[in-house]
Amino acid sequence: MQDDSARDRILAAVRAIPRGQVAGYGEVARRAGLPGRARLVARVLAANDDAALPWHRVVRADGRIALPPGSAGWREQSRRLVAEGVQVDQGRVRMPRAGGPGRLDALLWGPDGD
DNA sequence: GCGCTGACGCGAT
DNA sequence: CATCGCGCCAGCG
Repeated sequence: MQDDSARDRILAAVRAIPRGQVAGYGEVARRAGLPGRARLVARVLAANDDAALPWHRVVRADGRIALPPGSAGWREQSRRLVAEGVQVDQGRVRMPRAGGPGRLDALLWGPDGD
């Protein structure tokens, strides 16, 4: 039951990320109704073939790109994020808001007030 | 059926 | 702030 359904929910959660914003794997999983399945999200993104899927908006909880630094996917993701206006430095996304104290539940950042 | 690996997360050092 | 280690889930040899 959590085969195609879960995958579809994850994809939907990823597509729900507004342009210019990024979300963590764990956050996406939680939004998909699959708390703790962050790795499943990664697996789904790795297997997804939808070019329209904004997979590049999904990063690690610390704001770092999950893909191996230097790899094609890594460069592609960072390039896409920058193209959308997201500040990326050395493969890590700048956190303009969630950097504050006790703001770990957000895990959703944006270039402006969202 | 077992153990390793990985596009993860979080607390501890 | 950078690393390390442990826990969790799913795919593969």
